[in-house]
Amino acid sequence: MSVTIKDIAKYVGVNPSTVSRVMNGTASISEETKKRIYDAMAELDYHPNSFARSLANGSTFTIGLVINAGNKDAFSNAFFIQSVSAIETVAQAKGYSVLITNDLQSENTIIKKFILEKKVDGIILPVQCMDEELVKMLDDNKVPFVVMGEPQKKKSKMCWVDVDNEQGSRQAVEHLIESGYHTPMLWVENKKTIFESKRTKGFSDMCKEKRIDDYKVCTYSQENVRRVLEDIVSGIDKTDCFICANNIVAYNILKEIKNVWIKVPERIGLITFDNYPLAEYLEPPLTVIDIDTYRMGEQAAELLFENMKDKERKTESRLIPTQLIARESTRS
Amino acid sequence: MSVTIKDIAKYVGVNPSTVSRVMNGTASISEETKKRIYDAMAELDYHPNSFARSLANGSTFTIGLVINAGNKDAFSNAFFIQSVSAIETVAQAKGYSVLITNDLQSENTIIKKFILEKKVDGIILPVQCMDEELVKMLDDNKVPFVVMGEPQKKKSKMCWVDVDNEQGSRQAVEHLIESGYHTPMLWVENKKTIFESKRTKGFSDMCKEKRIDDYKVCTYSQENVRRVLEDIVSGIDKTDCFICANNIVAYNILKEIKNVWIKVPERIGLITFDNYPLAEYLEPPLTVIDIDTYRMGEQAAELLFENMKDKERKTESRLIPTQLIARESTRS
DNA sequence: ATGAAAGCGCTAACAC
DNA sequence: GTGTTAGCGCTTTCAT
Repeated sequence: MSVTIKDIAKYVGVNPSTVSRVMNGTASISEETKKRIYDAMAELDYHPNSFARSLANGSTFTIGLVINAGNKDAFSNAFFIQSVSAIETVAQAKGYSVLITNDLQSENTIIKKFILEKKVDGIILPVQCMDEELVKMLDDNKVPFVVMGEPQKKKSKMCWVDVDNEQGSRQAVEHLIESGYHTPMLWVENKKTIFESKRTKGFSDMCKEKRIDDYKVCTYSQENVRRVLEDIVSGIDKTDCFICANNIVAYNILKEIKNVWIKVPERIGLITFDNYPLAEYLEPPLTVIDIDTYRMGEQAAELLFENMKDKERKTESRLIPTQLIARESTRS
Repeated sequence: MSVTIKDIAKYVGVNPSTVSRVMNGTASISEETKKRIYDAMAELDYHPNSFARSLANGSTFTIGLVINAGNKDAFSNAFFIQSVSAIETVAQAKGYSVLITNDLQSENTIIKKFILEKKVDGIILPVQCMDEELVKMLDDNKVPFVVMGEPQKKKSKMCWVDVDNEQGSRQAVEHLIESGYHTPMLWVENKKTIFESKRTKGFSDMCKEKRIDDYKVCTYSQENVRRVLEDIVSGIDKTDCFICANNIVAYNILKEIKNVWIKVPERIGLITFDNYPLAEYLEPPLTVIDIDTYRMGEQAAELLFENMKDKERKTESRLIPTQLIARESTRS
């Protein structure tokens, strides 16, 4: 067995509780004995047993992190690791550990286990696994939590963080206008998702603010792209710049553009959400609206710790600002 | 406070120890009382406190997973999440939790904390953070561990898993030969890394086995690529296919190839290690040597659990087979 | 087959 | 300022 608080106590000639007090700074102890205890701890290479500590004071000093690995979307996977890293960094700074799980089983079994078996003091989880039952359970057990991704329906009080998709679109439009474009088109994949609807809103709003009256939102498909490009070539469509939902869409559109010999960025400016590893190597390198996934994790963790401290459930959301990286697919 | 083993005992009218025995199947209990205890547990919604359990039997039922988020290599980040997911899945199946950390601090402080504060029963860590001191510590504390990535110098006994880079190259060469190419060239970035040296070895070995006497290994740089392409165009160099270190290299080479109007896959076949999200959308879609990162995590976890069971340190390594995905940058 | 009791390592309420 | 003691919730000998 390893060296315990009792060994230290015996070694120094004090009571175990005194040692505990020194460790936790939970009472005033004479500098003299304090020093002797610290020395003894160093000498005997003492390290507190985390489980005993947790058991004794009812706090686990660990937070749970649920990831949804089921999400095969290349991009969300690609930089998720940064979120994880950020969360762990924040936790570490506060002396907390991070228990990670991908709740494959339906019913959120593992998440519930985390709660019921008292494994964690708080939880960060993806919006995809939220449901009424889980929220109720979290509330019943008074386990603070933060959601990654904006919930569609925010019935009960809850904290969440998400990318500021609305701002992302606004940024894109602004950049395009400043670069001399004046007739933008937004290519989306599925307007029903909450992030695409935010992007669409930001796009429309900004266009109106900038007094652009000729802007369009299109659903991406090869046929649609070809039709639009035809109209642009023939002069029917005055569109002079595209904002794409993601790098794959951007890349495919770029191919079609090249097929009809339209010049980028001269005739058509191209800007895309997300920043895949290859984006800067494409021809031309893509101007992108990047997302700071590290920041997102960081904010989620900080929000969680605030909740854990205050004990009363807050309703606070944090939007992570997007960042425009200007490259050569838009005029500069 | 939540319901404990005592509550169950009282409710049923037995001793707490009996309840414990039922939970752990650690003694023969009459079906009768067994049933009554199970019923009571369901009724009172009992869930064992994981910390108390760990404290009592000295086992944490959790494993540690160290990630090196410092590694900014886009690809290793991109699919690392799959490894994490695999590890957690295996652990979950065995009733274990996963504590994750990115040991930013030098000195492996957190890893040591995991060990000394008895937070984990075993650890999976990246080869980058291995050093003699850490290995000694792990050994001293009898904490089983598995390394992700092949260590350069394998002094002490240890378990590790890695991608079978040698086989990856052999697979590439084989595919090229079968597709009718006969003079391959391997483009590497830095021959000194262990994985590139394995790839180079696999490449050379396979070429010899296949009785190819005209094969080359080149260090990637734009000038080198241009020079080689010039020689190919002018007929001095008979090379008819390239194997690239990664997708970025492949993409850059592809650009240069297009500049000199060489046809892919007709005149030059192209195959690359790794499979970035955009690889299949490139023109032409890239034939790749893919890596099963899920499998890698899975194997690491399984190896760890074997070690934890047997208690005596084994020396076993597992190479994860690569997989060729034939697309259109090579003839079919 | 089950009860009693000690103990895992640490904390905290209560003494003095 | 420090000792005493009673737990935290569970496991595990030792009885019977």
